[in-house]
Amino acid sequence: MNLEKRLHSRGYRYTPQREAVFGVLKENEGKPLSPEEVHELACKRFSSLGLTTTYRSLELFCDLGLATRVHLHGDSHYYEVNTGKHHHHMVCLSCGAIEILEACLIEELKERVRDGSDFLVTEHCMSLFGYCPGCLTSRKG
Amino acid sequence: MNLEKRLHSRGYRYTPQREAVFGVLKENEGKPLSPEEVHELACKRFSSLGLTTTYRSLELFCDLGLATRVHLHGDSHYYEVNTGKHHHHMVCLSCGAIEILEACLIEELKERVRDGSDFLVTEHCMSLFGYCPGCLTSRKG
DNA sequence: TCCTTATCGACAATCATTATCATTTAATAA
DNA sequence: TTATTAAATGATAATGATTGTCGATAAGGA
Repeated sequence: MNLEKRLHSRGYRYTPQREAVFGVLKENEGKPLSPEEVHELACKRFSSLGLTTTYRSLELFCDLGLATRVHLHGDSHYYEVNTGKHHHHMVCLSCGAIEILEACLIEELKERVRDGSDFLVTEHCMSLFGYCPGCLTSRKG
Repeated sequence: MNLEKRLHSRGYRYTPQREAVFGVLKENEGKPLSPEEVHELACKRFSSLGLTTTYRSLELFCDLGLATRVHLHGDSHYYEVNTGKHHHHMVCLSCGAIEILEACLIEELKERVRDGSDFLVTEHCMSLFGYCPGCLTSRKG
């Protein structure tokens, strides 16, 4: 999980911009960030970082398997460092908080698909929406 | 499921534009369409239909419960007539074909969430991606 | 039929993202 | 260490989907 080696092994250059972007992802493991958010945070590590470079770095990291794209309802993309542990997300419709959901029933679903169709499933995305404990509590009060 | 009554009951007007947009959705039950696609098809029913009106009608139908928003990987929104029958989608990464997936494990997932978190799940979206039977066959040949 | 106002359509504005391109710089070889 | 070269960067323009604006139109009740 060394950025420099991972980049070089695929013929890419190791730059402070990429280091900054990747550092932000690592520091926010489990928290999906938009390119805008990543850019803002990464600028603290490399102040002249351009937004374009942020977009490009995030896509590159996904191609290298270092990050994953997270698909939520919103119109923006989200990214997360790839820990190798598959998970989904629960998004609070009230405050926007995002909780990680370790449970995944994709294998069970694949079985059902196999029974009912010849479709070959290679990827999936799933998000749950509702209300986080904090918002539920403050509603009552 | 009568558009005119449904609109009037909520204080909205029944217009040929809305009739055209809704007609397209009904005619394509089970097939998620982008606003662009809906517009193109609906223009055959009402030639001067504006794209803006198409967008507005689709959102209105969702609010009225006549249509549902479908969330796929893509950057565009998709809409489908609401038949009341909950389902998900399988999208072919090769040709873009969309198959309906009747199976849904949301109840099982909710149970697991209840065990591990106090999050209240009210909505969810899920899409599977892979290769449809047609594309799998042509790959072999 | 007439009025009121919701709705419409054309167009401008916005927002996220991508393409362009001149400049900078990482990495390699001398 | 320095020179070289192509990859990478960042400013800016372009794009594409969606939303806002506003004068014109027409649905539906009086």
